[in-house]
Amino acid sequence: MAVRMKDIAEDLGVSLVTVSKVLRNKTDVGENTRKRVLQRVRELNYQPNMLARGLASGKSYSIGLIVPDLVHTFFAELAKGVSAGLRKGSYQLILASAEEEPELERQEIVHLLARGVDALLIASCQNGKSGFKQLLGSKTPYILLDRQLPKLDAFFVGTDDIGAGRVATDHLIHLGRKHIAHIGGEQVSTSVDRLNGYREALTANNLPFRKELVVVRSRVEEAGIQIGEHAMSDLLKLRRPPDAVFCYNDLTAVGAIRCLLNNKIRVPEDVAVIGCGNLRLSMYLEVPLSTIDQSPQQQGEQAAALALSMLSGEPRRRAKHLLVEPKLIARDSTVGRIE
Amino acid sequence: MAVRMKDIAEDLGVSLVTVSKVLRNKTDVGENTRKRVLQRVRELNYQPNMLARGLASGKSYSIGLIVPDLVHTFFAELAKGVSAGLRKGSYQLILASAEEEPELERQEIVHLLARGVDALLIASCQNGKSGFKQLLGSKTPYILLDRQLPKLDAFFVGTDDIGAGRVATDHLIHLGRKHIAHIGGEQVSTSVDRLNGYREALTANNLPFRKELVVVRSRVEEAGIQIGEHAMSDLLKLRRPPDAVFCYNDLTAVGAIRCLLNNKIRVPEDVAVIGCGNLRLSMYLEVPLSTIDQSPQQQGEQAAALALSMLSGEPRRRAKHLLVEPKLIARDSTVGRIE
DNA sequence: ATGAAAGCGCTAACAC
DNA sequence: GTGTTAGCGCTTTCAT
Repeated sequence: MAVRMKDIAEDLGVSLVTVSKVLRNKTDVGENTRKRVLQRVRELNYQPNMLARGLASGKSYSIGLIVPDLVHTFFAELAKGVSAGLRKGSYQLILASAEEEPELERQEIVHLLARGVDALLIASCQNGKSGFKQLLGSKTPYILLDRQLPKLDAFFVGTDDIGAGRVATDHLIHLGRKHIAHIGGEQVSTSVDRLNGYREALTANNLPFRKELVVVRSRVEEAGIQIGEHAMSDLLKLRRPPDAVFCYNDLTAVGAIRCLLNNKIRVPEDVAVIGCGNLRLSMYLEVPLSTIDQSPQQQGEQAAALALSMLSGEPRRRAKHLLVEPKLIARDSTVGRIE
Repeated sequence: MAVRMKDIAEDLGVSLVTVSKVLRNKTDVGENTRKRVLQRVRELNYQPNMLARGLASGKSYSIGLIVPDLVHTFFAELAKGVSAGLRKGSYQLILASAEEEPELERQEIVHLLARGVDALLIASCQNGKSGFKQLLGSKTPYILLDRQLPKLDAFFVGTDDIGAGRVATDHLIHLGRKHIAHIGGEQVSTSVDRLNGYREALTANNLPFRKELVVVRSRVEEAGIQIGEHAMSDLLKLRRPPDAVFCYNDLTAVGAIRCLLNNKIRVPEDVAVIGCGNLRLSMYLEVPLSTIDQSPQQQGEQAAALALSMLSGEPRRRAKHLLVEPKLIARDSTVGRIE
C-alpha cells in the first residue's frame, strides 16, 4: 500500500496523532513539529486515505450528483458548474447518471449514500409516485436540481421555468403572432412550469388558450428531435395551424423546424419557432434557433455553493429555492435573417 | 447512522462474521442461516458501508474515469458506455472532469487513488512531458482512453485515428477532389494520428502532400468553431485554395463551413467539408455535415469490460490496444443534397 | 458451519 | 503541545 500517517510519525519520532493534527490544520501543534511533518509529507508525497478518514470521521468530503442523462449538454454543463463550485471548497464530486430510469436513479442514490457522500444533488427523473422520500430518510442533506418533485419541500436550484415559458411566449406574441402552439413534455416540473408560463403569457396578452394547440409527449428529453417532428406534423393537420410554436427544448424545436421545412413551410415567415436550452450548436442550425438560455453552469455553481454552506453548518439565510433567470436568445427562427 | 452488520447479527443471534459471509456469498454458511440473514437484510434495507468495506478489504468496487471535458458529447457518451459496462459487473463509476487542464487532471488522479478506486480510466489531456507515469506508481491498474500518451506503453481503448483520417480523406479523394486541406490539432495523439491518416491517404492515391494545406491549431477541442472559422479563412488566402477540407472534429468543420458560406463559397460544390465525431446535431446543421463516427459509447463499454477483466485477474488474452473502427457518415457537406 | 480476534488507516475524545 | 486509548464498520485469518 501507499505511505501512511504511521510511517511519517515513525520517521519523525512523533505520534501518529500529531501528524493527523497537522494534516487537518489543528492549532495545538508546535510550529516546529508542524514544519517537520509537512516537510516529510511532501517528501513522501503522502495522501491521506479517504476511506479511512471517512470511516473514522463520518465525513467523506465528497458530494454526489445524480443527473438523468450526461449526454444532454444541459446536465453536462450543470455538472461542470457543480464540480467547479465544489473545488473551491475542496470537496470532490462523485457523478452518476440515471439514464432517465427512475429505478436506476434509486440505486444510484443508495450507492452514493453507501459511499458516504456528505450531501446529494439530484436532478431527478422520478415519475411522480417515487419511493424517493424514504430513501432520503438518511441524515444526508440533499438538494434537488432542475426538476422539482411534487410534495417534496426540498432545497431546490433550477431555472425559473414558468418565467422561461412566459419569456418565450411573450417574444412570439410581440412578434405579432396570434396563434401560438406549444410542444411540451409530461409530468416533470420543467414541462408543467413551461406550459404554465406559456399560458400565463397568453392570458396576460388577452389571447385565448386553445388546448388543441398544445401537444404533450412523454420522453421528450431523450427523443426530442423525432418527437418535435411528429408533434409538429400533428399541429399542421389542424384546421387552423399555428403561426408560431414554443417548444419544450431545442431538440424538439429542431424536429419541429425540420417538419416545417419538409412541408415547404417557411421559418419564421409562416411559422416562428423558439426552443429552450440554448444548445451550443443552436446558432449553426439550418435555421439558427431562437431559444431560452438557462445558464446551467451557473446553476451548478450555485447548487455547489448551497451544498457547501449547508455542510458548513452556516446558519442558513439562504432561500430554499434558487431560481436562475431565463434569458431570451432571439435568432432567425423567430426574427428572421438580419441581412 | 444507518443499520450495520452488527445490528443484523444481534437481531438474529448469530455472529457478525456470519452475516458478512452471507453478504459476500461465501459458501460456508448454513442454508437456513443464510436465508434468515438475507431476510433481515431486506427488512432493514441494509446497505453495506462501502468505506468500511473498502478499508478492510483493500477493494472499493469502484472505478475512476477522468475525462478532459464532459461538455464534449464524445466524452459524455464514453462515460455513459463505461457506466453501463461497469454496472454489469456491479462496479460503480466515479467520474471526474479535468477541464482540459493537465494540472487538474493530476489532482483528480491523486484524489481518485486516495478514494481507493480499483482501477483508473483516463482520457488524458497531458501535454506530453507529463508527470503522469510516477503518479501511477501505485499498484492501481489503469487504461488510457481516446488519447495515447507518448512513451507510455499502457492499455489503451480508442478510435483508430489513423484509420479515421484515412477514411475521411479517401472519401474526399473519391469525390474527385485533388487539393485537400486539413485543419487539425496539436500534440495529442488523436490529432497526430488523424493527420497521419490524411497523409497516408494522399500518398496512397498519388496526391502530393502540401504543407501549406495543413493548418494546425492548439485548443482545438475547446474552441472548435472559432478555430475552424479562422483556420478556413487562412486557407482561403492561399494562392490556390483547397477544394476540400478534412477537419479534426465536427465543431472545427462547423466553423470552416461558416467561414465558407460567409465568403459566398458553396459547400460542397466549391469546397467539400468533412468533420469527425458525428455530433448528434451534425445532421441538422445549415449544411448537414459529413463526418466520421467513432462509437464512443461502444468504446466506453469496451474499456469497462477490459478493466473488469483485468481486476478479475483473468489471464489476459486481451490485446493491449483496442481500436474501434471509424465509420464514414456521408452527408450534404461532401456529397451534396440528394433531391 | 460458525465465530473470536486482529486489524485496515484514520479521527475523536481525553489525558498528560 | 503531545500522546494515549478507543473506536468507525467492515474483512481476514484461523480456531472450533
